[in-house]
Amino acid sequence: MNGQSGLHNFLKRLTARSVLSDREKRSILQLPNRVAQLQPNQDFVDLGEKVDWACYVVEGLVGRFDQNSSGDRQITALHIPGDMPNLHSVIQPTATSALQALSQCMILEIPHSALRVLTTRHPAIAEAFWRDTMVDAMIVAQWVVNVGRRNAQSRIAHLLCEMACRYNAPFVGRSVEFVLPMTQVHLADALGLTPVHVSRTLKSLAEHGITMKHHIVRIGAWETLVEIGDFDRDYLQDGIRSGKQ
Amino acid sequence: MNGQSGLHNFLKRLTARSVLSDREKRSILQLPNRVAQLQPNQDFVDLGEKVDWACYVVEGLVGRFDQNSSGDRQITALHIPGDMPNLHSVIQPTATSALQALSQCMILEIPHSALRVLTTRHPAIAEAFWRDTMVDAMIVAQWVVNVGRRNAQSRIAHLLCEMACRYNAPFVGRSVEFVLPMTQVHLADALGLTPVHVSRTLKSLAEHGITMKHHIVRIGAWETLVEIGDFDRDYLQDGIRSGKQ
DNA sequence: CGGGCCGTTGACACAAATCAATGTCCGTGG
DNA sequence: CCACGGACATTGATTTGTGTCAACGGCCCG
Repeated sequence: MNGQSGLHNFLKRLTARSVLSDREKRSILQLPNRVAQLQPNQDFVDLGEKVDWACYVVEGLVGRFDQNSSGDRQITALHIPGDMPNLHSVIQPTATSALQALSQCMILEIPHSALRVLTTRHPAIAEAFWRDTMVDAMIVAQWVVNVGRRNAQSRIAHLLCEMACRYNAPFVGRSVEFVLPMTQVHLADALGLTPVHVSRTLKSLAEHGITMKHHIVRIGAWETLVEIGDFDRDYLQDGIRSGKQ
Repeated sequence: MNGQSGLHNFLKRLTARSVLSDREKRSILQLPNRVAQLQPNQDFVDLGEKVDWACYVVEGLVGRFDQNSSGDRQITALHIPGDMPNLHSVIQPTATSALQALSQCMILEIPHSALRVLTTRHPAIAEAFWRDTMVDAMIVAQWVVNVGRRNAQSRIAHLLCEMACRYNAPFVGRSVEFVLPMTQVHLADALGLTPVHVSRTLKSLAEHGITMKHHIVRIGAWETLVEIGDFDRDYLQDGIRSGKQ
């Protein structure tokens, strides 16, 4: 996969949520970009760093990290292929969170200057970008609910539901299976738990036919997971798979 | 205070973070708007409701609410005068969170149609709006860290720090005092705690010279609160009061 | 005077953290 | 080819922060 086909996917993502003209589509495909390969647990934007590019995830899983003073990490967002983890940096170039590759990743770095040209020339693109960052923000708001008001089992289940939907993981009857390239430590960091407790809780989820081994999530019965995770997909704003539940 | 002076404050807020031309400023002041008065604990946008206006807080405190299936509420954002709690509804009209007045409030309802005219005509205003929603999003991300990785005392302290900064509460020597029109129940809902535990924890904070009584927060020594709350103001993107810490 | 709403306090229960040991897998180098 | 180290995962024993339940007090307002 090269940078150009990456941009095609970027366009696909934007048009899934926003309407763009042919001219606007073409200008997006012409965006300059630099491909970067990242190793698992590699930080590529540090806290407080000023960047002059926004990135697009082609392959892999990216986490947005924050931490408290005692060094406990908290993931505040997960980004899968198709996402732009720091599109907001166009507007706010100084990072208030770090970015890290959780798995092996391929990303595209797109200069702010080029993105700014697009947004000033094409209001529809500006709106598409705004909308994209808004969806991310709505997901973060749900994470507050998840971490603030659900127990460990429910939290994990909710995250698995969210990721299954975002990956658009296919059903086989009532069951779902997908690759989630993050470790139990990452899960703990995302859910405000300890790795030890994640391990224990995953064991308890296994009794409900829900397992996660070697980065493969297997969900025996989707509705069971939805029930445990207290999941309502509306906030994802995708419309995909609607009617399935 | 009337609707017109409310718009002046709106403009002030926008120009504090973004640069606008005189023509753009004038068009903002000419925005049509409807004044609404709200009582404490009055819901004014319900979950899933479709609105055709965004609101601006002139006076009072507004909370964005979510809840899990067992009815436990979680506040995912607090909005003070100058904020637009649902500016994002311009882009995403169906609410994924409810809005509630926590105290007596006065808000301005501004039609989406009018806001859309502004954003398409003036890219700078579109950018200012985008930036405003981004700042909100960054605050939410910090709430995830707060709820996920801090204990009750630290959580409350962090919230008090945040609100002191956002209200731009004045110093008197090392101490700070400001009005925060929310109850302990609201605090609990914002921090993922129970009201009982909030009460106990506030008592323990009182030993550090930090009190909250009758909606008045008194902070004996700002640096003590910052220390307890593990607070780093960078995420607020305000620049105001910089150099104070 | 009475009834909400809000806050406080105490006894107790429990979910999750902590501490610590052990196991597994894998890549690397001797 | 085996030994080693490191990242990841599992398990048990114990502690602890916070939730739960319940009673009570203050205050405002009708």
